[in-house]
Amino acid sequence: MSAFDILKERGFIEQLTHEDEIKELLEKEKITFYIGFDPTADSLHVGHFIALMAMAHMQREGHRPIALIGGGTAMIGDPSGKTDMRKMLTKEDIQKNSEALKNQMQRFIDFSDNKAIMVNNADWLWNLNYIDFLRDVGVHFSVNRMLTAECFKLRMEKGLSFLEFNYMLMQGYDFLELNKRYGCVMELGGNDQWSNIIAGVDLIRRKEGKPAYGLTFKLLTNSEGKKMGKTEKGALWLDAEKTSPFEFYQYWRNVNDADVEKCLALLTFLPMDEVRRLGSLKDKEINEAKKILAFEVTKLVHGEEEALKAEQAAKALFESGGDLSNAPSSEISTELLGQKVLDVLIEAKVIPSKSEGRRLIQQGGLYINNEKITDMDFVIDESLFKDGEMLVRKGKKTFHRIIIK
RNA sequence: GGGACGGUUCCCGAGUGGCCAAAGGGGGCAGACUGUAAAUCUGUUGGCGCAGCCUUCGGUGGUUCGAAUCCACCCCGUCCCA
Repeated sequence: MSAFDILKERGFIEQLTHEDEIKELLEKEKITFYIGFDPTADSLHVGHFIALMAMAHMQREGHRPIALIGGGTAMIGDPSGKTDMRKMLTKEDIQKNSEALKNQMQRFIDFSDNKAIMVNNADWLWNLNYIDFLRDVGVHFSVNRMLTAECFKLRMEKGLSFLEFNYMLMQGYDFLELNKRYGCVMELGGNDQWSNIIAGVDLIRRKEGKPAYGLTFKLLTNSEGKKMGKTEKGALWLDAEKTSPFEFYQYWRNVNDADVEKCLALLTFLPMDEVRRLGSLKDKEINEAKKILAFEVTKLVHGEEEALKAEQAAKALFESGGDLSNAPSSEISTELLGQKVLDVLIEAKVIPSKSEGRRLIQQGGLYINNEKITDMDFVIDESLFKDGEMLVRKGKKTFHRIIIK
């Protein structure tokens, strides 16, 4: 099976610039391709993970990935599909973020022996000469056509600054540069990158008279078409500090029945026969598939050890047995003993405010050591702690161990 | 630069002197039902010492017993003109 067939079968592909040619190319040749990641935050999130999986599949089939860190493009900010301009990042932040992304990426892609390349477009974008750039690259872009691009649609009403308008040229130029430096012939990206990818493909074809190709992935959406990978706290990060392995595991453990198969195909390396079998399980049975999904994805992102711990914690909390010690926890000082629940829970960051805590208790959603708390003035004393530990449950699914320091 | 319109609580959006912590919807949270799912129904959704008080309606000052609502200046956005 070629990389093309694999990506297709697993449901990665959304759009292709030249379907037949790309199919043939990936079957017959080992190519160099690239995916860009802008360092707009200090961690990658699930959206990037799809791209990394695609990259890994391609690499397994012998193609050479270039992971492009957008230290230069992050200075501009991609307006594609966004309703508002993002706040501008400082050079320092961008550099810090670039380092973070670089480290994370090495966990997923094998960069040894030149099997993959990592570059930063800051290398060529930061010192670009404006006039030269306009004459070399700018001529090839039609403003009329750009204005009709899908990626700017949302901005034609809300406003688009000239700064952001240039993003497309920068990304197109990246592709050209990678084509010249490394013989990169294909750019992959999320479907929101379609316009930007075409910009590069066209630029190479026009300026170099060489073939270049583009392919976009489906955005990870659930069966209702909403973006996945969002939690109450924001994105689902790949950094264990920002989203704990347990939280990460639980996210996948709780996906909709209808999305299980799609997630298994996209986010794990399980063979498709197995994916289809698991995805077709019905009713309660599908919980087994969700456990496998959660375990496999967590394993890829955080390693087997963390995945096992998360699995154990989930088992301890929702079933029985299993090791509780890996469930989320926080420490409080002994001075808080004798204080009321709300004060203690605030300190442990289980609730953000007392009003919210009161509401929780009024609505019967707070449990301590599996006993429902109904009294606002309930006092937390030492007798509640077994081995220095107390289990707080908020609603059905949020567990929190509170440990005395 | 000139003119028109706008900036409201997590988001969208109503509110044009007191009855406004501010309608409605979305989202979130909790409860019931379940399978740690979905759908549905119910409650709730600024903070605190919670029948009371405090802070909020772009910013700063002002008018008034009282302002999200009126006035002045400023900042930001969209549109039309240059």
